[in-house]
Amino acid sequence: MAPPRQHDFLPRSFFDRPTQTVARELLGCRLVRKLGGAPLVGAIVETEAYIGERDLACHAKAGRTPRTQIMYGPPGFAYVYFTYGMHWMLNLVTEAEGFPAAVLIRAFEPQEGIARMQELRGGKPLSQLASGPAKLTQALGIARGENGMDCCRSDSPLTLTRGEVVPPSSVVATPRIGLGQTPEPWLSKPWRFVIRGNGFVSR
DNA sequence: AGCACGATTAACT
DNA sequence: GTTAATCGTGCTC
Repeated sequence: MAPPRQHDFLPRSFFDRPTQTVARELLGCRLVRKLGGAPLVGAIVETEAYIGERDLACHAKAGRTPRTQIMYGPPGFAYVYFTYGMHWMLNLVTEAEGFPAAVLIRAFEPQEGIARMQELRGGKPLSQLASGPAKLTQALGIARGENGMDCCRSDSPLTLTRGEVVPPSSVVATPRIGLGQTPEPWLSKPWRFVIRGNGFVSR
């Protein structure tokens, strides 16, 4: 197998699959953010799957609303939402058009553009630049304006490329974080995926 | 029109 | 371990 290359973009078909599969396979892939100047790049190390209206942890539990409509659209688009009065979260829409689901990108390992990300994060140390979903959007300059962006176009300001393949034995699945009063069985579904032993995951 | 709460973080004790 | 910060969203009246 040839080593992965910088411009090996993830196609829309990558996202047009079961959300757990996409969440697991996004581990190790690179997020490439163009924000003027050199691209900001990192390898994804932590994700979570949110799957349809019946998943009571998923925003789509409220049905089709102005906020959730992007999740009902075609896969490969960015769903960026605001929470806790101050934080932005980055998700990638999955599965076929009409089925609302997405993968939350919770953490990545910074690889390129580290100085710029550090500026955006107020001088935090490398291990804390993107070790959480809101830290990651801050490090990449992602907010309201990036909602609805098509990440499958090579000229997009936000794209994904293949990285080092993470074998199943290196993937740990756990319950999702921060679900509060979400009822079972959704509270305990093991739909959070992390790279085993990686030092850049959230808290 | 008003309200409770949230897929979090940083700064506390 | 605890808690303030801070406001868009969806639900109720």
